[in-house]
Amino acid sequence: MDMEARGHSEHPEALRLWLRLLTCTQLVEKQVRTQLREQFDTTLPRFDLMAQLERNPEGLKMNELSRRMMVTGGNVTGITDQLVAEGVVERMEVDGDRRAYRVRLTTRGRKFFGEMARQHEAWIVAAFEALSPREVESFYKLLGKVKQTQQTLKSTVAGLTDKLETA
Amino acid sequence: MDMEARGHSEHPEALRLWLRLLTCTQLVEKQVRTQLREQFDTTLPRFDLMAQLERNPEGLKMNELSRRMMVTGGNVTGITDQLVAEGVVERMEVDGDRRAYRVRLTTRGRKFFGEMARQHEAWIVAAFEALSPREVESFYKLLGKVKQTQQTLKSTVAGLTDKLETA
DNA sequence: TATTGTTATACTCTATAACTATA
DNA sequence: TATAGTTATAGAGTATAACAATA
Repeated sequence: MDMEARGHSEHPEALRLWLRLLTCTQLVEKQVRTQLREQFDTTLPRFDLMAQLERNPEGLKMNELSRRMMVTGGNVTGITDQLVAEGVVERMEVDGDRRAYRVRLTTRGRKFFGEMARQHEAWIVAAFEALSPREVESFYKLLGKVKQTQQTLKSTVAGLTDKLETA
Repeated sequence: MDMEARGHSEHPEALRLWLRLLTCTQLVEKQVRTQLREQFDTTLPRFDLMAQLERNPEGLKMNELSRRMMVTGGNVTGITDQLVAEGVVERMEVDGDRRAYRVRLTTRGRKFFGEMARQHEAWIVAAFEALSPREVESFYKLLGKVKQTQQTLKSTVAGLTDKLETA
């Protein structure tokens, strides 16, 4: 049960950290997926999509959902189709652009998501119960630095790609 | 590009932390997967399996791999089959138990894994370059507490299950 | 021509359960 | 009976690319 064995012989601290990070995230995520399936008969991507919509009551366009969920457009179509079939989200027409939709939660969807979110929050609070408020805060800040590095890296790569494609 | 929007209205600190943790892990993991595919035409689970074997030169049995990789046995069979086809691992007979195999890296597999591990390490070091050695250490320790919570939780659930099944 | 979204396809990974062979 | 491993199946998740409609 120990993925941390993935490090190889040289074992610098960053690698050790990453392997533990991955193990922890997988343990929590696996638990969340299982509970979502058992208690609400749903999946993490569906939960994610609904969460995005809850934060944007006016709805989001497909390409906005795609960007925020970090998956390609075709997948968003599939997940949205499932949620529409369940009656928890709906596609609304966009004034002035007949190609686009705004996807938003239905009344029923908002209610259903609320129940899930309450449970979800409890699972997460339990997962981090060993940390003091101060530790949670410093953990959060450390992650902020990592996140920024990744985003810088990403835009650099994108910039290079643009440059190459434009050249 | 911000999965952290997944939190809902109440937003306690633990939830905020979890969403950022998930975002960071996904960003790094996605990058690792892409690089493994582009540069080595392989996948993360295959890399993981080889990493387990590198740490155990004498080889590991299928059920040991299953436990360490946190996936079920059938999957290990499939991943192992692929690696055998690529000639990087081999199944060895176990003395005294004709049901079991020891899976281990071939010479070619050790060499191939070495190249991947070197690159992999560089990607990871880059991902955490914004953190000082002290920060890396404290990050690692914080994760240790989370990991322990998850493992305790897991064994508690297992214990309950045993109890129910035995009763 | 470019953009929005959908469809079609294929592949990897996953869990579950039935199965074979051996202990 | 229990254990080691395989096979079969189904489903989730993903990326890619071709496509239709609209801008």
